[in-house]
Amino acid sequence: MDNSNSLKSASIPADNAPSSERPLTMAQLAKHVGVSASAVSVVLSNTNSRIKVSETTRQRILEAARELNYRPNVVARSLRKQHTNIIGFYKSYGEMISIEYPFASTLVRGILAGCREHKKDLLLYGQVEMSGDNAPSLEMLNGQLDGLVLYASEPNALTQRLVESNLPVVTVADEITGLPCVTVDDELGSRLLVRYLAEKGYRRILYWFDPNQFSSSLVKRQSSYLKEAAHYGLKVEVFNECDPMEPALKMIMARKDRPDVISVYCDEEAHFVIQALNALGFQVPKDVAVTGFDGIPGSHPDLTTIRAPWKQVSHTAVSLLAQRSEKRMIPSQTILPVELLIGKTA
Amino acid sequence: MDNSNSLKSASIPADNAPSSERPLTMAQLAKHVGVSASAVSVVLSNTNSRIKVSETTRQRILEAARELNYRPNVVARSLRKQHTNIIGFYKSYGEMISIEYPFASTLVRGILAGCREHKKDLLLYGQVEMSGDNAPSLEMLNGQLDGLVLYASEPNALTQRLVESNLPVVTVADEITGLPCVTVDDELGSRLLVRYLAEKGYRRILYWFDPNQFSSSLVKRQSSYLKEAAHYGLKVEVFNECDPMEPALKMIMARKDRPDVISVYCDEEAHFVIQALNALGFQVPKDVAVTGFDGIPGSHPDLTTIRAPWKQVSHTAVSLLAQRSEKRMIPSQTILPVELLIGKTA
DNA sequence: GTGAAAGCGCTAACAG
DNA sequence: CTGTTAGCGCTTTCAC
Repeated sequence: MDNSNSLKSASIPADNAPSSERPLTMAQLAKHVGVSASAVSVVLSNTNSRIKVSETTRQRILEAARELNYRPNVVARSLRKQHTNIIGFYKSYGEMISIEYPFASTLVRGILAGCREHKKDLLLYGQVEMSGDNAPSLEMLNGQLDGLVLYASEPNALTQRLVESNLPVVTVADEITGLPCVTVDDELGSRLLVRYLAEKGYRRILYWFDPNQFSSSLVKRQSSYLKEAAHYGLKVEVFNECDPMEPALKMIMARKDRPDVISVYCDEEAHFVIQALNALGFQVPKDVAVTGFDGIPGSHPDLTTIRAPWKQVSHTAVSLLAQRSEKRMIPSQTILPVELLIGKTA
Repeated sequence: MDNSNSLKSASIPADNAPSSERPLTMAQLAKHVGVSASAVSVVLSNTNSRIKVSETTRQRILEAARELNYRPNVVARSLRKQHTNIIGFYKSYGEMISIEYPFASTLVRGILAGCREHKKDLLLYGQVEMSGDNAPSLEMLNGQLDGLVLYASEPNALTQRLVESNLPVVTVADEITGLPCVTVDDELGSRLLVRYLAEKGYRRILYWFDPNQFSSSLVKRQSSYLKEAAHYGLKVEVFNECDPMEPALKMIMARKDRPDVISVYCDEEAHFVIQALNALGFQVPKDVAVTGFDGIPGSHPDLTTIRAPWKQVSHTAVSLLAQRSEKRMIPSQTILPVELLIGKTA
């Protein structure tokens, strides 16, 4: 990026200018104290090595380290120990971390929480174009990651390589065959929704689905919804969302047997549906009720929806990754419960 | 985290189970192809070394690498080359990446964009407690980072160490003495705001300020606001925000000479002020106008505010860091322009 | 208890 | 043009 559009730009060299001095190395520190590098290593990384260091030398080392402001070089350590304490996050669709798409934000926050708990760092990736075999940046990461949290709606070249790789991967939200997954109970959510709507007396349901989504999570929501509705003897019409939505919505609402409730596959879209409805002059829920799915706190406060613990989902994914780096078995599937959130729209 | 609250948890071992085989090393690949490691290194990292490799061997190497699915070990490379291509982001106050605080999200997106442009990765940190001399995780990062984008409102032990360290740091939004900074033109913003309000005929202004903020950016907004107002002969009362705000607001609005406009130091708070005003039965802007500052797209659509290019700010910060790792000089201060955004609240 | 030495996997000299 | 070699800074045997 050029800074040509900056209004002012003082060109005084920055204060913390490139200093030629390289950081203190462990060998130097050891020499300074008058002990061997191994002693320093043992003391500073308090490894559970059987080798013991006398309390006095230990103190000498600690003090010198503090005094000389010594910081061990993490990448050298990583190379030696063959792990980095870095967890990666990668998503293959949707906007990255955006206000309009709070979903990914929530996922990231959960990962951050998990990293904190497990003393890991988080390395984040932007969205990568799935262009053929062109190596996406993820491919460059051999050795850099202890594990990867993957958010991808459908298998592709990258996920395939990930399955075959020896990098520990946990997927969130959507399942990828061959990879352990943590997600929420979409089926329970749909059942809860249908039961609630049925008991409130709604009869003509429109299920609003995104045809571009291959998401296993979304598919489960829909099929479970239809099944439960059938169980209640409710008629459900499935509508595949189209763009722009307003004309379609207008036609639907103009029909004689127009729906008395529209169940949308996620909150964001539900929000847009409500806006479109309002724009067409319909009141929610007076003229037609609307429900969503996800319940990200704070994003669509009045929506009747399913609250799914997405932050916990990604937090759990990190925990699983941590377990796996300790060579422990991890479940191939973890499904977190959801609950009905009754708002004002249904 | 325990998974005791998970509804279902199949304990079948995960499919991509720990494989004992370690990734292919460069030496192995070289041996396989029948060339030297250096040849492989030169071909795969297409360094501008003077050493040339024949086209045929180059092809042989490339093909073998693809066939054997070889990925260079990034941490070994980093150790050797003394840089990692990782940029860190660290913030010392506020919520991390949250829907309620879209500011940090925007910053992160800008960094991500910058990283993409400069082929860097982003390593993210959670917020670290500023507890005395206890080493925060950032301290553990010697060698891991090529540079750091810092968002901190005031100097503290960590920023001090950063100033003294040889890690390239660029601060965003707020200045920290001794560190290069990129921010927006807060002073211009305030001037724009005041001019607009003055021309619209507002006369009794309440400037809503956050007393807990040491932010240099916020301080500039205020002082510039007051100065410009004085220039227009406008009376401005400064109110230090308190919690809860409603009672205070009620008293203010009950006064005879109550303000006809409240200028809040940032959009989020402006939003809360409007909510409180509504709760008290006042209409905006009929009873009282409100302005904000920041203009994060999409967060508070109707607000009259200053649009500041925060995403560009952090993007620029990354560009600066990239320049610095190429040993080029960078400006100690970069100030990006802002513009007035006229909404419905003033 | 301590210190020397062998790598982790890669890059960049340098001599063939 | 290719191969050998010497590290990057740290951890971890293994002798002493």
